[in-house]
Amino acid sequence: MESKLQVYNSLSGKKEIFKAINAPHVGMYVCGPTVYSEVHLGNCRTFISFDMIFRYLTYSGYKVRYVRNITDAGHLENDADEGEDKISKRARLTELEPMEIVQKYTLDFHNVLALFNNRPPSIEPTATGHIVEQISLAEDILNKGLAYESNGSVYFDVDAYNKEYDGAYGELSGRKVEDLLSNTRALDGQSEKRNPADFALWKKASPMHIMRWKSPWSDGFPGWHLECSVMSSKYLGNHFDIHGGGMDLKFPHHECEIAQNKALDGKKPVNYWLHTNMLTLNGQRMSKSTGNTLLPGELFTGDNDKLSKAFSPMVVRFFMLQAHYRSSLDFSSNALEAAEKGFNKLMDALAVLNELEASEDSNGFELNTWVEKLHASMDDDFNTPVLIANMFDGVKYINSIKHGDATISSSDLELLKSTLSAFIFEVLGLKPEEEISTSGNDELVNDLMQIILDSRMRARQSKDFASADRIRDLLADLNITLKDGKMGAEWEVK
RNA sequence: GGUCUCGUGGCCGAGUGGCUUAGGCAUCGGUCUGCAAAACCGAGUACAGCGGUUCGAAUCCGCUCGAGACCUCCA
Repeated sequence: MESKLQVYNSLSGKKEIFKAINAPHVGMYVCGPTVYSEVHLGNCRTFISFDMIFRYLTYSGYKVRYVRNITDAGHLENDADEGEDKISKRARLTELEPMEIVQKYTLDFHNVLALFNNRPPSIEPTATGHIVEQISLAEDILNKGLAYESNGSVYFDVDAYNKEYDGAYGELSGRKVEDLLSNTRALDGQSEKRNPADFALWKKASPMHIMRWKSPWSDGFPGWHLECSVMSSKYLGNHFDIHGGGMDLKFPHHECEIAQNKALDGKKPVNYWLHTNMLTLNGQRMSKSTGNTLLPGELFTGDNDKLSKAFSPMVVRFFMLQAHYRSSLDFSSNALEAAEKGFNKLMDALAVLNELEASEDSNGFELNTWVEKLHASMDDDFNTPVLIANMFDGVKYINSIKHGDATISSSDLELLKSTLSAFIFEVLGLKPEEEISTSGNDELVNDLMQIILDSRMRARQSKDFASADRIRDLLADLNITLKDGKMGAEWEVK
């Protein structure tokens, strides 16, 4: 399969031509959320970015198997209750079953992503559903001599791994084990490790720990990084195309994942590592401890003190796509408001496009060049901001045709329609805002509006502008905006 | 402290050696309109600072200042 697509590979630090291992099939794994609290907007940005990537690969003709996990167990929490994982801690506090927490926030996660018009992944495996496989991988690494058991826990032996594979640990993050040693703080179980850089494959559970499973070593739970190694290889094979996640997961999570997969046969598990950048709020990193955070629900209702008003999911999605996925992006009211106007302009143009009449031939625009530019911008490491900039050239053309300053042939009109809607709906995953409901009586409202507009038109024709303006003002009070055109007035609810 | 990234016009945000004054929003002027709105046309303001490489740098190198990420769960 011929591909012009270039992607930035974190492993090499360069843009590389994308070549699928088994084209047209593509395997893509993305680290999903830990479902112990509501997803915040930063999480959403990552998943929207990968949704866009998933969509463009699909649009480009690839058959993508997109695997994104749900972490519902196993992540240690670093505070007073050391050794207890996040899920069970939250469960204890609220006196719920761990799986009740998991269920609640998994549903929340799915609901929010659906509002953002994300497509669901092909497979969404859970960590707790793959305990057997995780134990099995830990055994394999033990048998290979690259892990050791200590007091019921199993640790990955970074030194042994580095000797076996020529210092491979750190290949993704650029870290050196020597640098890590002096900076590692005292964690629970540190004394059980031979080396501070070693990380747990299996952890013995304390008596208080609710979530626990039997293993050859102890009643316990899987280590921090094991689930992704297991689930990616189970569903995509030992060698697959794309692995993604937020930048903050690069180290140690993804570094450890590589080590775990590579431990068995020394072969690199993933060809292209893609990392998305962080979202900040008013210039500051989102953080629950400082209160500088925003939940999707607060955004959609405007019920927060960070933003001046509510913003719809599609405006937020458009806003995020106006920045490149590898750039950090700052969230603010001003920026959102600007994006909202731009989004509406784009959607208005799409509506105009559907009403356009074709001419004998086209002039005033290089349509084929424009179509190529749209593809080229996405082929350049999914450069959605440039794509959107190019789309606005098409918007100008559309409006010019409407005003009679340019023309378009019927075949070009079809090409323009199909191309623009494909990029807006399929690739960017945008959709028009929900029409404001008029009590399910749209036809009646339309007819009534026609009567109102007709009487206003008569007033204007008889130069009774006072009456015409009065009608316009009264409608404006109802949030109805009029646009006078050659073919009569149009109206819309704002 | 260590590793790394970034600093673009009023705001957001592309662009990585020699026309991109990308694009969106905002501002100003014009066209259209009875007046508006919308749309279209035109305009302006920029590359953190200093020094270096080069015929030529926003783009490469060095330093300074500033911001951020990771080093510990984190999208």
